[in-house]
Amino acid sequence: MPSTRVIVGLSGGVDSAVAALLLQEQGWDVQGLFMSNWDEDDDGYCTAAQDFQDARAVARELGIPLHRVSFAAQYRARVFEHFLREHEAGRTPNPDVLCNREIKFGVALNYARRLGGELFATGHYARILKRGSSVELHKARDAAKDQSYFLHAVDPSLLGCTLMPLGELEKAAVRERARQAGLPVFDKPDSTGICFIGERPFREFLAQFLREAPGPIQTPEGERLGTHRGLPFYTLGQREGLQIGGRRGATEQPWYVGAKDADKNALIVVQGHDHPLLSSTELTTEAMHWLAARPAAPLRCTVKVRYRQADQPATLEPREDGSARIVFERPQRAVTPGQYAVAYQEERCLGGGVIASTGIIPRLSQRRFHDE
RNA sequence: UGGGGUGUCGCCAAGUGGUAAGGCAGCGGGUUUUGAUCCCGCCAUACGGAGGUUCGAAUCCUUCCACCCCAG
Repeated sequence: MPSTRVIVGLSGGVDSAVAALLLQEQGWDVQGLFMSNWDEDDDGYCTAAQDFQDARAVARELGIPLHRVSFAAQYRARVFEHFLREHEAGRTPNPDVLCNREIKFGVALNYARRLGGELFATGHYARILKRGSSVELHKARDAAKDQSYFLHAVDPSLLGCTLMPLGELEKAAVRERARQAGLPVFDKPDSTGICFIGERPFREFLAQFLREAPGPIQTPEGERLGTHRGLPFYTLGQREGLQIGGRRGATEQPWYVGAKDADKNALIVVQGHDHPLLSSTELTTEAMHWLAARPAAPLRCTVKVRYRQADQPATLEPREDGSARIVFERPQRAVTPGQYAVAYQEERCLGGGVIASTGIIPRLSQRRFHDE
């Protein structure tokens, strides 16, 4: 009996390589798919060529076919353009959430089907659990590597035909398996930066696509402290790059981006990591994307407003229009529009939505941040 | 130009005779599949210039320069 074909996304990294290895050991008919979704420019950050070489070496070692495809056009249209528009609007997008929904669990999964794949697989650190007829997305066993945050926006119906073999493993164990299996990428450094684009000097990268629009850097009281390059080049809570030195009579604390005043093209900065202006006790999302059933009543849960943040206890109030109001038990620092608020109950990822606005409940704001 | 004050790293700022704290900024690295945050490291042979006193001066003296304030 021919075994079921699984198409696994092979990035050239150690994680997807071990995912393929494990699937093969489990007896699936494994084939690899390498995607190059970013047309490398000649800026010296090109890694795609090396990644493909690595993916090919892995496929050869495992003895599996490797398909190669470019979704650069789709990435550009469905992820990157949105990324740029959000920045232009003064928000701070998270392209990797969209990348998962639109590319990996979009065009790539479709392509895998065309390749005869009955199942799709990735090297994500997350767990897909079948519960009767439904499917749940859970955090990875290795909490430090959990990537469910990035996966919360995918079409839940696609999780049923997806395998994530690394969800039960610790990162160290994954590397060890790679080493034992003789996979050439066993000690390749973890990738960072925007998926498919990689790590770049971020503001310089953005400057290739966005027009600079200098304006004043000022305190909430209006005192001018410097000049910024354009509101899109900064994000809330950011410290680096403001170039604000010591000031007579001021404390020795560093300055952080506290807000953006689009009307005046002014970057509002505040002094001190825990400045009240950076504190929010609640937020409102755009339309929520639910992996679990959409709740009908306020829900006690935990929420992350950024990747790798510790779970923050909160109450999520679903609203008529599909959005949600999320009220935290403790104030959160630098909750940033454009980023995603993702809800969990214990290990399970319920879904999430783009942060549209933030607010503060004065009494709650008296409490200190609780980020760890 | 009369009187007073100040001049120490890009910025703020310790140091009052014994051989240049610290912070901010910046740079580099670590953490990290977003952006941030965070962590670690580097960062003034030099104290406005020139003389002098002293075993020894950023610290005392002289003088010059610059800036600030009050007079006028």
